[in-house]
Amino acid sequence: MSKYENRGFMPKQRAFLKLYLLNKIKEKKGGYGSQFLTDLQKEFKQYGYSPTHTELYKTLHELTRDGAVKREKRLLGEPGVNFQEIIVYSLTDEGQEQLEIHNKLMKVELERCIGLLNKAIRDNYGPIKKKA
Amino acid sequence: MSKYENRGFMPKQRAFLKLYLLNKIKEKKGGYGSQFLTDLQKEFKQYGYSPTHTELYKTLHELTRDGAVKREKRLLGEPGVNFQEIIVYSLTDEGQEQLEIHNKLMKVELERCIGLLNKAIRDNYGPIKKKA
DNA sequence: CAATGAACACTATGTTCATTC
DNA sequence: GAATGAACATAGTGTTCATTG
Repeated sequence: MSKYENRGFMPKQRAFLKLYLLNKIKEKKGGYGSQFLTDLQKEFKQYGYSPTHTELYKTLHELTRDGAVKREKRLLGEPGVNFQEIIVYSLTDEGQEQLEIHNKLMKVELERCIGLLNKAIRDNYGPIKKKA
Repeated sequence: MSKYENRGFMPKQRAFLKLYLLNKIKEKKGGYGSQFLTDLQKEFKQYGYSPTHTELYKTLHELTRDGAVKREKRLLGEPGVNFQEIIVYSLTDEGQEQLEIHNKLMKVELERCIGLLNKAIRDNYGPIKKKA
């Protein structure tokens, strides 16, 4: 997971989504992809951010490959009424560990970026500079 | 410049550098590329961010293409002593207008992103959630 | 038609190479 | 050798197409 420590400019969207997904999957079992997607889109709407379905699924796939989450097929809605298949996610033991690590790294990363953005505001919108 | 309003995830590095460069060029005439670069790298060091020379030059080129800045060749150091050629930048009238517009847009964008990052901290590192 | 996923495409950005004084 | 720039390469992510129940 060291690829998320990469002190660059801003955080990667993937790492950001991973943070949310790991924590959401931990909190509430039985969540599935398009549900996470619409929830997050709703949460972020007022911040002008709307993750795409592909990026969200790719994040879930990566978590699966990492062994952090496991997948189970389910049928959505009443049996016999609705046959929509979904894939629900739950945290593995390894995922629990990864979550703790990722949370820790991302906290630092988020704070670093907030610091950088705040600096930009201070530097460029600060008090009027004295002339001469 | 409407391409920087694109309500996505995080701000684009290019737009971020443009903010700094426009304001730096306005403040202090006679600045040149590699000087801006090392200054910015120093300023951002404690934030773990180190822009590359190419990205910085590309930003300057874009500002030039936009007619926001104009370029003049100069010789660095004492004449007859050092023949290093540099390119100094200064703001055009149009650049002054563009600076005001860009500043305005970027303020909103920076604040939006700070909000988003702070939300992520609240959401994922907030008070322990009650069980049941 | 909703959910999932893959294939493809593009943009932003970094790495490497080149040029000039 | 420092400053500038171009060429090339890659990563991250979005758009479109496909599949399945």
